[in-house]
Order: sequence, then structure tokens, then C-alpha cells
Amino acid sequence: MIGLTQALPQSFFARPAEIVAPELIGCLLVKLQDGGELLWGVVVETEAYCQGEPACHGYRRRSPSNETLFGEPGHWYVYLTYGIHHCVNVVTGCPNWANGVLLRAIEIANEPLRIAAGPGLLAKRFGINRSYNGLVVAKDCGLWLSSRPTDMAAINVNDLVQTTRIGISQGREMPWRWYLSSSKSVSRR
DNA sequence: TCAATGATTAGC
DNA sequence: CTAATCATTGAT
Repeated sequence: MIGLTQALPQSFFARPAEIVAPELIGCLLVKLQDGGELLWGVVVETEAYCQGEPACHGYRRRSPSNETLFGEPGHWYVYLTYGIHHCVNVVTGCPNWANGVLLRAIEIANEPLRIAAGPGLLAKRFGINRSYNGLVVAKDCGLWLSSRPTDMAAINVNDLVQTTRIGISQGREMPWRWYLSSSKSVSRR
């Protein structure tokens, strides 16, 4: 599948998270595995985070742990949450402004529907941990995002739902979560 | 509804 | 320093 190897350019990510997040729905997350095979799936759920709103990791201060979020767009921002699960984000916007999109769920063909239905599960299935933090979203680091190949079934625009974000205690009002309503691989809560 | 589990931050 | 919080998940 040719489309898998055409990574989204950095310019795609150099825009506000709330613009990039819905556009990432339907795109593919692709990983070059150790054996040389490609693992890939369709992004079916995302959330946007932006400095200036309390749910964002860059809301309070810039620190070593959130430094990546303040950096160049098109880099991976990966952190450990609840001491157990990793969350995978793409840095968006422009440098010195905390901005990013959290990948919340991926649908993988020929695998159990809920294998990556949640941020932690997604990271687990793709083997993504802190070692990816700060790396470029490109083939160079073996993990990238690509646009949806033309030979795949088109997404019905009516399937894209915009709602409030989940799993946060502050900043609940902002409608910065998007997901494919037709997908059975979206996170539950 | 709650525990697991550890990094990070808030509060003295 | 200690306590609380946390962009989650699976079991009860």
C-alpha cells in the first residue's frame, strides 16, 4: 500500500491543534517494526490541547517533562500517565507555544476491534514509550502519520463527531475531542 | 466504584 | 520534605 510510506509533512502540524486534530481522523499511524514489517491503523479518535487552557500540560509552566510540547511541530510528545500508561501526542502549532494533539484511538484491520481503543492501549499496541518523546514524526524514527490512501474506503463526513474531552477534571467545556461515530474502536471513557 | 503504579506538581 | 494529582484501564 503506497500511501503508507508517504508521511504527512511538518507543515501539516504547524497549525493550531484544534485544526489538526479533526484532520487527523482517518489518517494512518504507521510503525516500522523490528522485523521490517509495517504496523498501521486508522486514527479514529483525537483530542486537542492548547496552552492557556487548564487541561494542557503546558498550562502552568515549561519544565523538562513538558518541554517537547513547547518545541517544533511534527514531533512526538510521549508521557507516562497514572504510572502505568503512555499517551502519544503530536506537537502542533509553533515553537514556544504548548500545543498538541493526543491520539486516543486507532482501528487496526484484522485485529480485535478494541485492541487500540484508548490512549494507553494504542501506545501499548504500537510499542510506543518515553523513548519516542521528542523524535520527529517521520519515517526516520520508524513512527509516522500518513494521509489516507486513495484506495481505502472514503470516510463519511457525517461520521465525524465533535464533543468535549474526557478523562480530565479541568477544561471540560472545550469541544476539542473528535471521533468517528461509525468506528467500534473508539475509547469508552 | 476502585486499585494499580510512578512521575510530577502543589503545599508546607 | 510529604501529599495530591493525573490527557487510563481492567477488575469488582
